[in-house]
Amino acid sequence: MLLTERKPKPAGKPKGKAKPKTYNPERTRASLLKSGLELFGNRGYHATSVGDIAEAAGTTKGAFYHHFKSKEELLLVIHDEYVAHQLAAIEGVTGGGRSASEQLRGLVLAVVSAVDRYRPHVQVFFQERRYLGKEQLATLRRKRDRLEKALIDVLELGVRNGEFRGNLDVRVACLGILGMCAWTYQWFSSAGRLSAEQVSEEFCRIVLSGLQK
Amino acid sequence: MLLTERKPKPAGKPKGKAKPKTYNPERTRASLLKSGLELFGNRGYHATSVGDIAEAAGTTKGAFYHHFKSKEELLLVIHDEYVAHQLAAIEGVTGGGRSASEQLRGLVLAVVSAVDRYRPHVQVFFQERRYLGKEQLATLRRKRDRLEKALIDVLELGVRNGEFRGNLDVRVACLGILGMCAWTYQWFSSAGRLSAEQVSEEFCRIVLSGLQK
DNA sequence: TAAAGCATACCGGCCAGTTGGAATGTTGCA
DNA sequence: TGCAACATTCCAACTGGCCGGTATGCTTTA
Repeated sequence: MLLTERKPKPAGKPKGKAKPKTYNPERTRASLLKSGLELFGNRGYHATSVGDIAEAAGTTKGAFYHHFKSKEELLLVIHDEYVAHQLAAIEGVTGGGRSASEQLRGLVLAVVSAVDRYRPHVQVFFQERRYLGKEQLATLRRKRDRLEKALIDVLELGVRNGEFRGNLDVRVACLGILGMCAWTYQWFSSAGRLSAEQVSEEFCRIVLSGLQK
Repeated sequence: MLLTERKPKPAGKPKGKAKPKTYNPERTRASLLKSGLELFGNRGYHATSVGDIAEAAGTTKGAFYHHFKSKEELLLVIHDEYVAHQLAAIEGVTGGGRSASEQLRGLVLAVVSAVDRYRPHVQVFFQERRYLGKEQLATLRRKRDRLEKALIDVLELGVRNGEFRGNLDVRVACLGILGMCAWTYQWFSSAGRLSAEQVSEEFCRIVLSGLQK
């Protein structure tokens, strides 16, 4: 038995806008997504409650569960957004007749730029992905692997056509470069001394020509 | 009112060892630490309950709270262990009359080796440190900064004495190299194709001499 | 015998998800 | 066009379970 007692409608005060209270589902959903993104990024998935997200979005748990079937689904949506962007960015810079060095520059810039412009997504991706379900994690991983694959292809191309040294360990180089770029999510700030372009430029100088004169 | 009913001591079976049930505080504490380390690393801090840790250590919550004053304290102890090791390792390879390249090799090897031998600690450090209290996080950060400082010193030395290029952006190089090394915690396995020494060797080749011939 | 080590039961609070409607929006049909 | 039926969007209260931490007392040790 519900003892619910409806708010008796504050009829006393006819003044005060009377708020038209209109529905705007897309806006609500977008708000929830944005709040979830920020809270997951800042506090972490498990330290963020659905109530927190709803409140930050200016709505309620009810609305949340109308738009997402679970907390985990929201996490998945966030990941999908990011990975989709990342894959598209890769497409744009690989292949074609470009040299290995050129393509490498493109990839490095793509990753660092993604950190710049998708920071909250990236944060969530690197820190919370393990809380996704098993098979969802697997499909995510498969997509993510395409980035590694692209980088490895470029490095192998460089070795084959003589641009890069023959004794290069392609796998280690790939993971090393990726780490260098990915790690920017820990320290890079677009308000800082250097832009994403400048940072990736310096990264390329280091890995291509090295530190020594 | 406690309705506790003591286990009536299975007097029926005098056989079966009769388990001497001896106390061993250090061992218990070590077990709790180890279990906490693994669970925090694998599942994350908030996804791990104190009950889980106690169970994995073969004991109970009571024992846990006898040895640690809170869940967060355990997290702090884990971090302290790791940072202490890391700082000691740095001491060993910097300073002295060695060249910048030599010292750089030492630092890179130190970080990658730490990932190899302290993997769970490193995992926890990179993924769970934000759940520490504010001022504890601050002191941790201060210690951790010494690693960055050491690397920057080495790079500056190299620029000053002509080993490295003069147009090097020392800060970006520092963070890039650190990222490259730190990221190994995501992929390196001591059971894999290469040892930690070999990986750090290749890393040094890349950053020192670059990819190109 | 006092203290340390440990176990069991318990508590208050939080939290993911559900339920039953109420308010708003849409569609089909006269 | 008008309006009745239906669908969508959202809300507040509720539920069942878990979790960090505590209280209390038994057992071992010094």
